[in-house]
Amino acid sequence: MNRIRTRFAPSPTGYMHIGNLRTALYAYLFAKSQGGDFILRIEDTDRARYVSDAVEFIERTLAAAKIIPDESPAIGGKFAPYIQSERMEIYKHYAEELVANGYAYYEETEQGRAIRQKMPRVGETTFFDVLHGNITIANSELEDQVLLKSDGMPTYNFANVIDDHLMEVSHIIRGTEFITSTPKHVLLYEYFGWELPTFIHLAPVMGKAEDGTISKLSKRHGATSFDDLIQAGYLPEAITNYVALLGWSPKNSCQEIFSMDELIAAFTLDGLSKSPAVFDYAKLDWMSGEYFKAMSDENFADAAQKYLADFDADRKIFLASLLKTRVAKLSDIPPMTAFLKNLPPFDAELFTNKRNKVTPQKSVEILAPAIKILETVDDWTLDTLNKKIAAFVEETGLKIGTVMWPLRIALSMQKVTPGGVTEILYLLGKNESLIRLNDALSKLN
RNA sequence: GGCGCCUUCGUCAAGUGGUUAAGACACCGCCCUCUCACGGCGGGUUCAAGGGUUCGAAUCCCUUAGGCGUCACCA
Repeated sequence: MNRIRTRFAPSPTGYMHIGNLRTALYAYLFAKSQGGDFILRIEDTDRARYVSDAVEFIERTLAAAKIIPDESPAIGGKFAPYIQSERMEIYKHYAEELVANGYAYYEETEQGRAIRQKMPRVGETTFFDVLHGNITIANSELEDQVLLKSDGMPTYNFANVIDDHLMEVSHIIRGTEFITSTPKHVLLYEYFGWELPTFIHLAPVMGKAEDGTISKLSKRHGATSFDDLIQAGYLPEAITNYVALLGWSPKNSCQEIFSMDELIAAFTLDGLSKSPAVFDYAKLDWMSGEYFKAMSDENFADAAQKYLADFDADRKIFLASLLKTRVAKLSDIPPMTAFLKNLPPFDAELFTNKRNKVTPQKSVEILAPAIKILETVDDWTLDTLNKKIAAFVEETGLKIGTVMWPLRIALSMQKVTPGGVTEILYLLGKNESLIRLNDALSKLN
């Protein structure tokens, strides 16, 4: 059996759509699971669509996602160049060979001379797809395709066949949108007398719009590129992991959290799904959270560095420990920690809590003595604060929740905080804590 | 419109003639708890519809419907 070789062949648009990333991932996983090669080839034959720096962007994105090509424009390889615009002579040669053999012809147009592929008028073309089985399309559906454009560039339909053959690609993994043009490619392989690769056409990734309608994932569904997701503060590993499961599932296992190595080990073609998958942010959030929870406090603090810059080393690590179990993406951090920096406006209503039997009135009775006790605390550590408050609770004979509630509100002016009262006291420091408590007390009075 | 592909809980999905139709996310409830979260326990909802084939169908066949794709000198 020939060596397994797959390729990812994006056009350089400067945008890595999640669907494309998934295609690249599956091609990579399949190649690696078979001990084969994964190659990156840039299909830049449409000069109008070219975006500068896009090639570099694509390589950076794949690297961030840990999808490492064996051959690429940057790495090079046995079949270089890997950028189609640098292979024009090759396409010209093969196109002319087709003309010479009567499988294609020149066409004179206003734009210049182009070469078209001659399609059979009758009969049908059948090819095998791993996911879909045999697919047959009548040749009468096919029109004579342009092979070489008047500007000398090949079309996708031509270049991809030439390159896949020359680069010895064994398995073509791409989106379903190419199913109907595959017969044209198959005919080309036949004209040249080349061996057919194996086709695997992947179902698209869909998105759910605000109004509940489902359509192919696009910008109107919010962040839909790998880069958007990174910007939002998802970990690359989490994104890759989630995307892997959008259209593939492991055999004989319910595992969901996968490292790249585990994905490679578990990946099989028959785990691929042939129906479209809807991108679900809720599940991405969950999975992302699992990655954060699994991190050490130090690693999380590093990852969240730019959001925790205001805190000293000790508090940074401590905050990280509180945040990492509550965050789905790093950008969730600012709204959660804003109150530490700036206390939200005073709101007496917040002091009312039915479950803990707290009222603004009751709060005054708790805050006043609590402040007195905290003022005497010199060793402002979690441990000491905990002991002092526990002793105070005991003294008052109140339920712990009843005591904590007014303290939390006074310190944060919000019902929900990352961490308990002791944690907030520690994060705020003695000075700021007492300022906030006294302020609340006087406003309540 | 022609042609092609697809159709199991709200979402991701397992399942390949005999299962109480897995599991996960989400949702709801309970427990834990100084809040939220975490964690623990439990719950509801699914084979698009209709015909066949079969002792027996989510699994095989046909029809219908819906969704998606494609009909470019774009990929």
